[in-house]
Amino acid sequence: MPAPRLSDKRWSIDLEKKIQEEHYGDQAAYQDRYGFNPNSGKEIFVIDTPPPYPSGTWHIGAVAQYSMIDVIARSQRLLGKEVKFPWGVDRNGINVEFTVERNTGRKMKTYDRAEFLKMCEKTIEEFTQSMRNTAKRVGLSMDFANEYLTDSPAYRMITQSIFIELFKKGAIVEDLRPNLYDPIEGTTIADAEVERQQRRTKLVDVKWHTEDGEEVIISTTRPELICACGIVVVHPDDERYSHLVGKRINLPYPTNGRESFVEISTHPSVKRDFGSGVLMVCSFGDQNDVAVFRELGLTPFQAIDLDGCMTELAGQFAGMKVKDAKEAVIEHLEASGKIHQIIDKEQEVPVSERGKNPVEIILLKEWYVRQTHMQGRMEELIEEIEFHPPRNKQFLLDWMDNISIDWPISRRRWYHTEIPIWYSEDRTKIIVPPTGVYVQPWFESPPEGSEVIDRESKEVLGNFIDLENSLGVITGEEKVFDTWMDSSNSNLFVSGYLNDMKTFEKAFPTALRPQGKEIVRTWLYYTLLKSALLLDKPGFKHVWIDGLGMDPWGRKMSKSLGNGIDADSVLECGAGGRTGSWQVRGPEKSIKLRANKIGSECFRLWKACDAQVGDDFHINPEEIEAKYFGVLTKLFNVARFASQFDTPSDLDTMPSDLPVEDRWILAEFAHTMEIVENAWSDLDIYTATQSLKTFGTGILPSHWLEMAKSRLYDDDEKAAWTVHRIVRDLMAGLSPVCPFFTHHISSTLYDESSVDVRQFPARTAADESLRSLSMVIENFNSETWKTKKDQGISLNAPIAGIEVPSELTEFTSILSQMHKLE
RNA sequence: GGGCCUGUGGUCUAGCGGUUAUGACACCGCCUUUACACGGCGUUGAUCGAGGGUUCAAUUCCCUCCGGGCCCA
Repeated sequence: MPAPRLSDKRWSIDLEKKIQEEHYGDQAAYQDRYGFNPNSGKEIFVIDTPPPYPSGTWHIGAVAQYSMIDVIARSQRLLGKEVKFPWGVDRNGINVEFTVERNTGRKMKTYDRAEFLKMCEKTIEEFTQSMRNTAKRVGLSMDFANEYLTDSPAYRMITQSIFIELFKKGAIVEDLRPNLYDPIEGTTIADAEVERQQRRTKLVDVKWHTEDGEEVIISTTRPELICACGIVVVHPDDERYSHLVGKRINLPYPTNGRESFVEISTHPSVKRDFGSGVLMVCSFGDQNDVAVFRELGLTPFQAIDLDGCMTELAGQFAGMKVKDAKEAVIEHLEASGKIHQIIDKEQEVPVSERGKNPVEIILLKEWYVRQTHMQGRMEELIEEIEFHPPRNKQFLLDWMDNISIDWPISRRRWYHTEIPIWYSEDRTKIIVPPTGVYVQPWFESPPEGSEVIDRESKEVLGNFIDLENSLGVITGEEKVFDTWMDSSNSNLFVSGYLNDMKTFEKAFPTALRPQGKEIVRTWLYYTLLKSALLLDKPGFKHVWIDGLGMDPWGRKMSKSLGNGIDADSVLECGAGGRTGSWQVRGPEKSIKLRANKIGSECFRLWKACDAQVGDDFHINPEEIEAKYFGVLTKLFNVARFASQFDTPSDLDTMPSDLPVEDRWILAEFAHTMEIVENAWSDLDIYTATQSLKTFGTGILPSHWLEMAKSRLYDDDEKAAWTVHRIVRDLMAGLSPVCPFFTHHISSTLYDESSVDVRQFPARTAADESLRSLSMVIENFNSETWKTKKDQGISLNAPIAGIEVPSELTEFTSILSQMHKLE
């Protein structure tokens, strides 16, 4: 017997790592293989890869998701598309600011701004490096050489230029509006960044008195806001209070700079059974207050300043922190006999997602992207996008139904993209830089080519250079953008917007947005909004929304639960003979999971096979190994077996006189590959991988290989052609899922790596009538094996008295030989 | 509290009006057959989360409830 050309006895993690090192080590070869060439003439397929945010650890669920995005990228290349698969890193934002604050024990605003930015950059770069390593370890075929960072001047330039374009189009507005504000971190936040937390609060029943002395009890959790009360309301149908409507009622403690009374009116939002059924509406206790103020056209008061302290309006409580003011107000009211009772109550309070601080609603002049007028148009544009799976589109539509206010985009933070604006001395005019320039207005002057725009009318007044002398002392904007302002440009950026408009014309709408379902309301929505406002187009052709990686019991992985599994430990499990073990806290007790070998190929195969896109998936290393490492072993051994026999020189021309069993398996294979090609086209990873696995570990080795074995040993060239043709194309079909595994086999056996195939393998002419015999063949083989087993004889022993069914007449001779029928 | 998604043998999963309900892993039994014992073959094992309803017929459609998830208030 000739020696197998696949010299390794079996697939191993060390072999996998060796191939990966060769793969990533040669930069030029890598770029040649996976780089993007917009001028190839092929259909362009741009993937808007989610730029991960480096925070120190990369969640294994996210790594699994990226590996599936890689499967899509590779499968599109296999189908002949020109794929752009960018590697970007999202590095702007409050998280790194927090990390630096935590590491140094100093608050951001105690630093010099430039100094603080340097520290952020250094910290985020350290985190980024470990992410780059993991990305390669899991086999991602991204364009690492052209890495983009959202905190780079090149990317921030795009954010600023798009902002100015939108500004000139009238899609940006500036307004004094109630804003969600985090007083501890000192910044405005968007609806999407708010969470709810259960807290215990005091519900205070305060005695108020009308102008004619009648006592009215009003319940509130925010007595410190009484100074900002604009109106007192009761339910229109509440007969208990109908006599009060239209009267004036006095504020229960002295204020400063406003009238000391408000009117009593009606409003349907009042809950009659809450407290006394009388509600004070203040600017602003909650979203309902905002709505009532807007609806009734009341002028809001500013009770809380940017530092989270009470303003002059609060009279004797001015200057106190909100929390202290609350206590002081209660004390004061108690002393003056105006407290009816105080009840301790569980309440859900809005807190900021990132700082977990109670959020205030305060009046601020901020920048907004207009969005409420766009919802109808966006729904039309979204109709043109194909969602995978279709049902996950609902997450987007539900969110859009709930949008009621414009998107506040300015933040009072530092490690973000700066708002590219300067103000004239009298603040009536603004200066914006030209397109294509990144600016930092907090420390530099407007660059050459800047324009002056009227702040109200948005009319362009002329060039900065000509008007400079008329503007007085100009001031740079200190505020920055919400990080979603950066992230929501990713599809435009990777498709070439502003940088390569020729490619952009061909590449937009961006072919694919792959992402997790948890950021539909933010990343996906804001991106679609931008594309709609800027270009009146859908941002994407396909949107692929996957579920989240959960612990083995289906719960979210988190540090506090102690059920996290580190991605690198799974990818390295089995390398150098080291096994993996994970101590994971389950619902009842802590459990130790163990595995001997997993690695990237097995990990990817598991994710591709184990769940359809869109659902949450459980991650259990034991199960990954148990269910999928054997598949690799099996396929490796099929290939290793084939590698004993010479590869025919022409695998593309099917010999004309193949025996029936070869024509049969080729028909089966052609059918499988048709399913696989369609599935890859539909971004259906599950179906493609399952089909390949079922064929490659089932009917091929168990039924056909057993039939063809003796011919192969007799150096039958037709059998060799059939087995090599199938193994070669099977490797190509599977290469998106297991690139290093298939690369190793195909380059050893066929001199061409399956990861370099740029056209889906052609199918041989298939005889459909043969395929209809598959069930009969499988059943006959099973029955024969079973008969031998029942008779207690070994499978290679001769047996008498078994008749080949009449449908299989053509197969009589080969089946008799295979089973040693007598 | 609301919206959306989800619940199939021990575990994971396919099917989504009529199937003996698919397959994988595990379990059990048998087999060292010249690629593979990290293998092969064969069994066992599911009242398709619970309860109602629509229908000649429901795992599949509808309602309620229970568990899990995501999002929102």
